[in-house]
Amino acid sequence: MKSQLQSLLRAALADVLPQAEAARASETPILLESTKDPRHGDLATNLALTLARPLNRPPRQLAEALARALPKSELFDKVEVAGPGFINFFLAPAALQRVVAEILERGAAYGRQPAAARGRLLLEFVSANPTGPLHVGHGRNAVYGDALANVLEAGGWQVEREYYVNDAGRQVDVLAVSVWARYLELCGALWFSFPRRGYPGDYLRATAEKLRAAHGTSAFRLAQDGIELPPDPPLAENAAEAEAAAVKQQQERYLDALIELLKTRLPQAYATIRDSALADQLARIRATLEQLGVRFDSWQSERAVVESGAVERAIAQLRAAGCVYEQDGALWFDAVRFGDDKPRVLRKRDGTATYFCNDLAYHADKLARGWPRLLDVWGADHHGYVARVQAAIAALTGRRDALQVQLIQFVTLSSGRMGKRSGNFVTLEELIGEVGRDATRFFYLSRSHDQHLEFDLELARAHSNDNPVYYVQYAHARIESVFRQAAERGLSHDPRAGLTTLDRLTDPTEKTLLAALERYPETLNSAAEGYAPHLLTFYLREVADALHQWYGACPFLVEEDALRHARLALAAATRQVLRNGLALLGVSAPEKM
RNA sequence: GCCCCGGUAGCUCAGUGGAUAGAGCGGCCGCCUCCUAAGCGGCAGGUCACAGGUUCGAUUCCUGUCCGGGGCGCCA
Repeated sequence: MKSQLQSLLRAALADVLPQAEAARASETPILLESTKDPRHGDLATNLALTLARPLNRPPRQLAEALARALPKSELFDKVEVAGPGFINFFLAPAALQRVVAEILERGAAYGRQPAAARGRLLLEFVSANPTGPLHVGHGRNAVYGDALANVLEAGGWQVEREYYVNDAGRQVDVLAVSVWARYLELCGALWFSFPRRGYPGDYLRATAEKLRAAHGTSAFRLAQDGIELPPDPPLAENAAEAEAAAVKQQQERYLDALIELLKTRLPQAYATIRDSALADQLARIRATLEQLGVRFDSWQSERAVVESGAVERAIAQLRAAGCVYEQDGALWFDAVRFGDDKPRVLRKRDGTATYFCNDLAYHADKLARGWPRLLDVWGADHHGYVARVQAAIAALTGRRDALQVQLIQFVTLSSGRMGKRSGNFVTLEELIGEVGRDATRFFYLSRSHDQHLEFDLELARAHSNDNPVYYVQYAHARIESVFRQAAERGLSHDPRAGLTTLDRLTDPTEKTLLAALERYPETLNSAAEGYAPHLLTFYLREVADALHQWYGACPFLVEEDALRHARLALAAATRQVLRNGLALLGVSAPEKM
């Protein structure tokens, strides 16, 4: 509708303005807005106001001229110039009513672009470390990424969903040592203190239990004779910043000593414990994502990337490009040349690769696999990391924009903040168990991903009319119920017949609903273009709103066939749009509530 | 210090260079002999953080200040 009116306005512009000016004016986007006040028609544009200055013409006069020059169209009954120079369109009822036919005809495809018409992209999201359960922050990333993938697919992209498993690096060593300590503890053989900087969560005890079941109580032992461990001092609550940093450093050294001990003195045990711990954590993560209805097409292991030699290849490539140098015993990438703030270390003084180094190799690998476009979803705490990886991609491919990153802002629960090493976070599993999949997803998608989200547990948990997720679902259930009732009462509902009597849909609430349904394709488009699935959430609330108002104002199951068929056709169209939209959000559309 | 996100109704948040700033929750008042009341209607509640600037017009754009969250590792 809007795009049709835009072309009409463009034609009017060409008609009214001399050629030179028309060319200039054609660069201004023509904005059409839904009006708030029915006296201003249905759609309005401020085009004349915007152009008044550059064209040096009085806005009101320009608006009048444009209105006069508009080509004849069946789309609107009336055009008015109002206020300082708005052009208000009063749409023809038939123009809106037509949408019912289109929706019923296209069904699940209504609003969707032709599949894969826009190209292919690889979407990486969640990618949480397999060192513990997912928490509520990961949940937001997961639901956002999943809905985004759906929305992009509907918008004409071919999307593959990938989870990058960080199963390499120091965190994995910390995980292994933590489980080792839990195992020894379980066997009554823990002779060192549990590392304060280890992973304290109870969830590692389950892996320790399994290891004991599989290997008995005397495995993974190490005689403590002659082993000197550094201290693992406690951190005072009120410690000054500098002091706290020093203490943390000592704690990390203690942890490093344990890692060293395990890896060098018990290499077999290390591998066994590590693999067992990783497998458990990953299985749990997959199960949680499954509960949320989030699926991946591929799971890419960091260790596999490293072992494939991709890291060495990437370094060699950067070296060949002349943007690598050695300094202070480390290997550096000259990221500054590619837009980053400072040079970045690729290989540390101890000879191991940084996470960044592995990560750039991973991204290079994604491109090498033939993906023309990469989209990553990261937590906002990785914000400083974006320029770094893009710099690397620019250095490797010359196409900095081959990678785009969407940052997810923090989630807070009404009951407080979450942190991983603290050990007492609210897990995503707990949240889903408490709230349910539909409400969890709906709430996560109820705010723009680049805004902080306060998750109102009370409200989400409420199995009552307070809960906003039910508002939309109920609209769908109500329509289903109407059709059930129609069948029970023996009232026919012929969609084909309904389409011929759509002109009976004249109630203001019907007009509002028709206008809402008509906006679905453009809403979906905005959501895809802006990587903003929450726009769909807002939209569906509006559709539900319009449905409920209509439901209150007009009975559907009337005796008169023509009117009943028309109303039921609109009801069926509404049901279709609700289904299509909810499916993209991954929220169910129940038949009964 | 630098970078990112924010500051709009009691709470959580929409919103737009324009015509009377909205919703949900909470509060108050109505509506089921009628397709599901998980609904609908109404009332109360606002210096759109503050100060400048651009503009015919700023809550919206720019700058600064204040306040809140996050980030600035040879961690991942």
